[in-house]
Parts: sequence; structure tokens; C-alpha cells
Amino acid sequence: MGPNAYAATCPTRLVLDRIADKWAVLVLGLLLDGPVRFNQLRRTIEGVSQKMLSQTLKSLERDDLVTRKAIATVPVTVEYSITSLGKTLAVTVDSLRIWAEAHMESVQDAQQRYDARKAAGL
Amino acid sequence: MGPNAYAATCPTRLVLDRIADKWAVLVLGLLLDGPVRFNQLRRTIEGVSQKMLSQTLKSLERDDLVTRKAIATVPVTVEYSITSLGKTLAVTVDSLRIWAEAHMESVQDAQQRYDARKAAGL
DNA sequence: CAGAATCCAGCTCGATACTG
DNA sequence: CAGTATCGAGCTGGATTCTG
Repeated sequence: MGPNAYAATCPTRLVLDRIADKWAVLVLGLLLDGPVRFNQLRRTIEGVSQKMLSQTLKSLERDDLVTRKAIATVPVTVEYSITSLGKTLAVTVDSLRIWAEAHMESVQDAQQRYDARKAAGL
Repeated sequence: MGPNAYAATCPTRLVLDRIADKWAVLVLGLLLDGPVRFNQLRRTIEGVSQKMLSQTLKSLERDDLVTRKAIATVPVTVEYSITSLGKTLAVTVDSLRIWAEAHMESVQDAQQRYDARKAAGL
């Protein structure tokens, strides 16, 4: 890494900021299976508020990770799809899922040991 | 993915929560080159407050991603090292860095186009 | 040197109400 | 159905001060 690798503008920081948004990751994962409508997403993703979902979709669209298609029915329906760019990100994030499934148990064990040590008065 | 894949307890969410902390990622990356002392980290990582660094190191240690070693000099010096578990995570996060370097320019272009469209009155 | 503790400004996010 | 607008509680994180 170069001397400015720890500056706020490095590309890695920008992706991390993006996937730091858990709703964004969940939306991308869901859309891998095909287009989904707004309220359908809302119902599927446990715990999203309508505000957060709306916000998340807007910024995913801004990043060209997701496309929005309004269909002129009455009332209007809106369909969200993942883009090819979005797919490449979703695939990459999947490597984190794999790491998690392989190692998160170790991490949680470590946390318990740490907490137990602290509780024992250090 | 199973029916509960979108619940808050899935392992993927836990890793994402971890690497959502930008300081944690930067610390892990730095420690790949070898052990570093507290204030050395503080000086190298542009923009960390002492509070955040301290907090980050503590939780990285709790997760067994980093180890802390106090050396009884006067005044005391403390050395942080990455663990083997930490290395596996750092390597995985690197795939995100690669994605970022390959695609973040497209994303930023998309953002500009999106903003321009909005500024043009939609 | 390596922190812990306190205080507080700012942002996030959920809840609620309203719209085309 | 698919959102927008507004308000307020709560958490986050910087600045500052103090310690072994």
C-alpha cells in the first residue's frame, strides 16, 4: 500500500461504506434471484423500516448496483432488479459470507473467553 | 439461502458489522506488516481519535483478531499483533479491495450521471 | 506511553402521518 | 402500491481532561 492508503478517499473505504449498510447487502442478495417489488422486499427483509428500504434502494440505484422500473398499472407497481455491476459485488461479498461461516464460531468463542476473563476480575 | 437468511443473527451480518468499522479494517491491514505500538498506529492511521483506536483495538482483541502484549518498560509500551485468524479475515477483505479498484470508478461515474439527471429536474 | 472518563454536538433511524 | 415529510429519542464519535 502507498503512503495514502489510510486516507478516507481510498476505494476500499468506499466499498466498505457501501456494504456497511446491512440493508444494502440483503437487498442485493435477494435481487440475485430476480426482480422484486418494493413492498415485497419490505415483507421479505425482516426488520427494515420503509424509510430505510426506500433510502437504501435509492442509493443502490445511484451506484448503478440496482435498477428501478416503474410499471404504469393502477396503482403503480415498481420493480427492482440487480445490475451486472451489482452482481459482481454480490459475488464478492459472498466471500465474506464464506469466511463468516468458517470462522464466526471461533470469533464468538473468543468473545466469550474474553468476557469471562474480564468478569473474573481481569 | 434459508428462510432466516435475512434475520439479524446470520453470520454474514456479524462479519459485516465488524468490517463496517473502518478503523478495524485499517488496523488489520497495518498489522499484516508486523507488530505495531499504540501511538505508532495512532500516528499512521490518518484521522483516528485515541478513543476510537482504543475502542477498536479492544474489540479486535476480544474477537481474537489481534493480540495485545504489554512490555514492562518505563513508561510501559504495548505492542499489537495480528493473529492467524485475523490474517484470514484481512486476506478476505482484500477481495473487496480488489473489487473496489476494479469497479469503484464505474460506481462514481454512475453517481455523477444520477446526480446530473436529478439536477436537470429529473 | 497507553490509555480511561466525561461531556456533548451531530447524525441515524424508527414511528407516524400524509400523497399520487 | 410506493413512496415523501417531519419529529424526536438514542447512539456515535470528537474534544478535552486526567492517570498509572
